[in-house]
Amino acid sequence: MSRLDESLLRGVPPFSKLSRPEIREILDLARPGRHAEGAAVFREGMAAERFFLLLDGFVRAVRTSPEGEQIIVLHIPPGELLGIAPAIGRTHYPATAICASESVTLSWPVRLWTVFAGKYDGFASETYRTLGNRLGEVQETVMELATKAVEQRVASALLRMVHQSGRKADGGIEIGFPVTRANISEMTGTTLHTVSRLLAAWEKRGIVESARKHITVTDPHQLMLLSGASGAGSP
DNA sequence: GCATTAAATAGAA
DNA sequence: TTCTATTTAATGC
Repeated sequence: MSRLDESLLRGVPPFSKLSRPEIREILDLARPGRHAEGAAVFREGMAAERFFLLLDGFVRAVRTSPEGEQIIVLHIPPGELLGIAPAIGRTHYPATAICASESVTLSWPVRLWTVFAGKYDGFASETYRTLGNRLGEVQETVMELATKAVEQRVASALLRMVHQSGRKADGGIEIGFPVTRANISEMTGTTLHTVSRLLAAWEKRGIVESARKHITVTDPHQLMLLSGASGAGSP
């Protein structure tokens, strides 16, 4: 049984304030996991038995409507906890966690969440902070869905992905995980056809470039204007 | 303005 | 080849 390296948790917010021996303790209790692209870390409605830390990769939280339609609620970047429903007293996972790219996780049984929260300084506050941030994010997208036009929604969705996963590529910023038009339609409440048409139009205008499953934003400022963020618009 | 349907093309496994 | 992602046109609300 190989031990996990302590550097894994260095600089990861929920654990950043801990001493070396404390990190050792936590790692010895962790179960490592690898998940292929498209695999589910856990599923909506399952009993929440473990909580996870995403070390590498991107995970999307997906909800399925009774009619079987998938909605992508939000994306989780590396370094964040997921499956922390137990922290707010929920016994079942509220959404399905699908890996957007190949992902690496650590996980612990939920009973340890309370132990960690009591024992380690900053652990509880950090998890509540990310919970709060996510609540804010879904509220924002709900607002957009209700008030904004499709073009603006797709623009904001692209910007959000760029912000949390963007990496410098030649001529722009590239979204750091595979995304299909269908994926984008699932986060914006439209169809893949409309997304395809919008991206084609934007590509002509030099705002984005795209290959299959790969999108780079070449003119973030124009996208921001299209998203109708704030400032001068035409409502 | 945007969804739906259908049909064609092209890349990946 | 077969499956999947993407594009494009036509039609309707």
